[in-house]
Amino acid sequence: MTDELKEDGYEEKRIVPEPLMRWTGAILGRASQKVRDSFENRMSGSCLKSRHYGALILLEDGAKTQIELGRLLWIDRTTMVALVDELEKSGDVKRERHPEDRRAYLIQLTEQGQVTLARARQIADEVEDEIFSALSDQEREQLRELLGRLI
Amino acid sequence: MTDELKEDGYEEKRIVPEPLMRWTGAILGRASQKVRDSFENRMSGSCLKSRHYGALILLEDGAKTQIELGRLLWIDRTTMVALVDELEKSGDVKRERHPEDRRAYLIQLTEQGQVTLARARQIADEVEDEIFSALSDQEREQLRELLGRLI
DNA sequence: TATTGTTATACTCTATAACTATA
DNA sequence: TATAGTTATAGAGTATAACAATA
Repeated sequence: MTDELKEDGYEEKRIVPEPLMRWTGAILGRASQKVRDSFENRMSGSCLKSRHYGALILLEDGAKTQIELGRLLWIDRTTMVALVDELEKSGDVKRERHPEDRRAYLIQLTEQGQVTLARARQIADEVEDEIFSALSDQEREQLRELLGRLI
Repeated sequence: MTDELKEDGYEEKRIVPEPLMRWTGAILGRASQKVRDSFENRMSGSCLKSRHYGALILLEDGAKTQIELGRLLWIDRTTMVALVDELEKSGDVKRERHPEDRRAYLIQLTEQGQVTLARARQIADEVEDEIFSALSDQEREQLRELLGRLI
């Protein structure tokens, strides 16, 4: 039940029943789930999940150790290993030794990774515009502001 | 890395780095994750996870089959089995044969389930007030309205 | 033929514990 | 002693396939 399209193509309506609408956390969770599902559905062609995409965005800012990356992505260091493995395998990222700390790696975006990121960002922007088309630009900005204060 | 409190009690700051703030889906996902974590953290005393709580809320409205319940909770029917098993084991719910469809069960809230629900709702309301204390009542209502349009 | 509930199974995501090599 | 990265492992959560009983 990960998305609206079932195997035979009929559209499964995902509603939030009225008794749950009084529970703000439930609305938030369901909106988040729907947005994430739509996003990953449309990004599936590029083999990137949202976590990979997030990592690429952060690395564009400059090379980072796995621990730093994990802290920014809310991902445990043991989980980061596989994530970086995958990005390295696809050639979007490379591990380099940290010049000042021989325990650590610096994860760097490769040239190919920059291309992947640019392409992914284009798709992601399209998807976001689609998902948030129910809101005006002003409302979307308002939503971001309100959510930002919850974190 | 499920919550802000680490084993030794120091508080892990969960921030959203600026490059990710431009990605609305990321903000939404992180807000949702934080709210869910806080909620389940505080509800852990009552042994209810958010899905159980959601089920009890829906059953207050009247008995439902597992399929109906699953459709309202966005939970697959194979996953519903264990969820109902747990609620039945704790005595909050009972399976009764559907009078008009001998394939189906009707899941009913027991008297004890009503007590559990009332107690859980009290805690949940407190938790929500705490979580959303960064927003005024009006802003919180606005957030619900905006999120509702995304679903 | 289709649907409800069920089981077995597998896959993803994530965290804990323990290790190594450094600091 | 503490930290970065790693592995093994185990626990959630969820989905697919197949089945029995019933519609």
